[in-house]
Amino acid sequence: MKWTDLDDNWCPVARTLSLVGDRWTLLILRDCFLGMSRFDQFVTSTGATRHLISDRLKRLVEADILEKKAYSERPKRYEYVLTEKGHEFAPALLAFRDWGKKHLPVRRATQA
Amino acid sequence: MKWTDLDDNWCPVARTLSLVGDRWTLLILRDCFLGMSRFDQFVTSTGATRHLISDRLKRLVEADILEKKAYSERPKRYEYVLTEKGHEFAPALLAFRDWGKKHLPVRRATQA
DNA sequence: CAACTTAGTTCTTATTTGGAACTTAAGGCA
DNA sequence: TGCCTTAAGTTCCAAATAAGAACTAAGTTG
Repeated sequence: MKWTDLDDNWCPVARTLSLVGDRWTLLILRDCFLGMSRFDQFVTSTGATRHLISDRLKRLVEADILEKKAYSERPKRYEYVLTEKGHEFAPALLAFRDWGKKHLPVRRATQA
Repeated sequence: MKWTDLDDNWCPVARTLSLVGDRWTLLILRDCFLGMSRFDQFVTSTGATRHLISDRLKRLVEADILEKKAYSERPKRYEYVLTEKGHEFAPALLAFRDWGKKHLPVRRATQA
């Protein structure tokens, strides 16, 4: 199945997944909510390849979830910031966070 | 990056994504909340391949989000039902649903 | 006995991803 | 001037993952 095959699905959950139902996309959005906005920050923070970040940012901009803004003219440099539509995605990430905190504790004790 | 590389991430969102950060996994969970429980229902409803469904159900059972129960002894037949941990994932799906309803309306009018 | 059902598995081919190097357009500095 | 650095990507090939269809197992039904 292609990325966009869920676009027209009757179910709003499926339509949402057609845009953001992907590990990397969601990690990028998390980073945006944590205040990150630049390409290399996303690469470092998520651990995804530059190729993947490039692709996912493109999709997010196209979907009007992020906006690509020049923050420097010479040299041309861009950053990615959440739109209103993007900001409204917060509850979903908060739900993920809460579930993770409750059900997937980190197991540090087993190290050392 | 492997499926489980986010397991031990400091961020609870990332840890959650390591389990369910995948289009098909989330669609299966949606179906569970809609009352589905059988292999072929998931295949039909999501449109994913049998292989994918098989793999994702395995992961969900391993993660204690779904439970595999025999509903018939002869012939042996199984169904998949949400555990308590799985039920508590509801807020995340509701957030996806709400966001999708608001920001991704279906565009039926353009057909016909 | 032949056909059907459910829950998968197997096979081969296509698509995606990973990882590293390369590009472009400056800016710094010796 | 020449060389190194930064930021934001792109390109390349190899490796991993998914698609699609057919096949299997263990019964049940007509």
